[in-house]
Amino acid sequence: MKEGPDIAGVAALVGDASRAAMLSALMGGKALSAGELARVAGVTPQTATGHLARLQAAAMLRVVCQGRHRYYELAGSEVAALLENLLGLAGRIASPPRTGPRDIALKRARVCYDHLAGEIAVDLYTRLRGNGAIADLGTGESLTARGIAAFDDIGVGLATYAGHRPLCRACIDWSERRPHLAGHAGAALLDRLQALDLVRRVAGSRAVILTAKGEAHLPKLFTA
Amino acid sequence: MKEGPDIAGVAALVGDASRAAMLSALMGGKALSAGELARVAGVTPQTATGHLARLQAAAMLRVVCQGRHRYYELAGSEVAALLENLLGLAGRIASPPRTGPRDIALKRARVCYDHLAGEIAVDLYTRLRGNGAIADLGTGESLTARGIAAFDDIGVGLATYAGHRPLCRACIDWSERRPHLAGHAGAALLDRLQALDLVRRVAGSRAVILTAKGEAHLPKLFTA
DNA sequence: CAGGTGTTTCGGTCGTCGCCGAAATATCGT
DNA sequence: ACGATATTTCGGCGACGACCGAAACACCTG
Repeated sequence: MKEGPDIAGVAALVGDASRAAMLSALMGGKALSAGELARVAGVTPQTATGHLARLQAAAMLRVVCQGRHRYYELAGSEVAALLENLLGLAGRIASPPRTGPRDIALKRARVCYDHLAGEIAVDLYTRLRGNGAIADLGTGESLTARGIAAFDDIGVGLATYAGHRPLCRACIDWSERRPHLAGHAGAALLDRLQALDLVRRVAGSRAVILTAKGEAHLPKLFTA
Repeated sequence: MKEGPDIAGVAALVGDASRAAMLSALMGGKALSAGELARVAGVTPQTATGHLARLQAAAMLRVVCQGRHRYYELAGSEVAALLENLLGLAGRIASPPRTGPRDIALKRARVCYDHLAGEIAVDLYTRLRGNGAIADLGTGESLTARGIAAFDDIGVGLATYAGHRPLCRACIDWSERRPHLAGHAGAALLDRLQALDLVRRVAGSRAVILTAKGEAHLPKLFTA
């Protein structure tokens, strides 16, 4: 049996209800402690420990120790993308009849690990491309000088960013099947939109709601 | 327990070694019979039947009956994208030391369900964007008139296409982490490149090799 | 209408893995 | 240093599911 990468192993990790619940909870982008994750999954702490150890061994989770707490978070946006992908596929078969009001809110706007996803995010991305704020410069997509200026206008300072993470990356949105803005710029934008109180996160959920101010201003953002 | 889509269920389906082997085999895009899939997975036909039935019930496979044979194929490119996604994630943890020559060929060019993926495909896509053959027309990416003309130049007739499948869709490439051309145009292009003998599929594998003619002409394709 | 091949159904066995109880370890507050 | 809380390790139980043998079913060929 010629073995490629162990795709079954990775899938099996996500294929357990408890672990899937934990991973889903972490899709919000916040780091959660082992105990919290245990409650989310509905298992005892010792069971959760086992699951978390395995997920960490597979490099799907990162752990940040802080005193007697251990905070776990997704290891990166590739993991988040995998989960989004699964959600899209699972939703297609399971939910057509059971699209509750909750799901509608998620479809409109939600957090994808550390950036915005959903209709709102896809719209923003489309406008950024139409603007020339994002373009292909031979080496794939990236923010143009014009784009950086546009972000600066709303108080997102990217000019001084020196991290090694890609500034701009397209992430396929699995409810919309179209790309939205990920990467550092995507994360910084979400932070700023929250600081401006244009969007507000729903506690304990991936959902994001637009404030009245957001409803008024977001559709006009990046139309200059 | 508030239930979203059954992400664990879908993941668990892929999380079995036998089923994963079958799905991987189907990534080549060709439909395979139940017996062939059983041999690929190294199980008896009756075991394979069970797996295939479950995958079909979850809408991950489609079946085409032809006489006493039943040919199974992936239900769509979303499924292929999920598998690519898993490959990328599994490879990141498992293979850094064991990148054999086989994997290098796959990284360069391979089949992703029905279209081309890998470095070659990402290059092509980048050139198409640079050209204005693909652009955002407000409603997401699509082929421009110019793009359709460019395809026509090499003998891919898209003008008369009337199917309901999106003509052009970006699919994230998980060895390159950048998009490549999927959708009907991607599939038609792969067909044409094979007909022109610029690329050739490797039997029983997802790998695609460039012929001498391909090495000479492919880098110049769509540079007009 | 036989004979043969590909595929499926049924029944039963066995291994794997998720789960918890009990107890050990680590860290904080006082 | 002591008790409290958070987390982990160990051991054993129980269930789900993957697997195969036997046999039935579907379809092509002659």
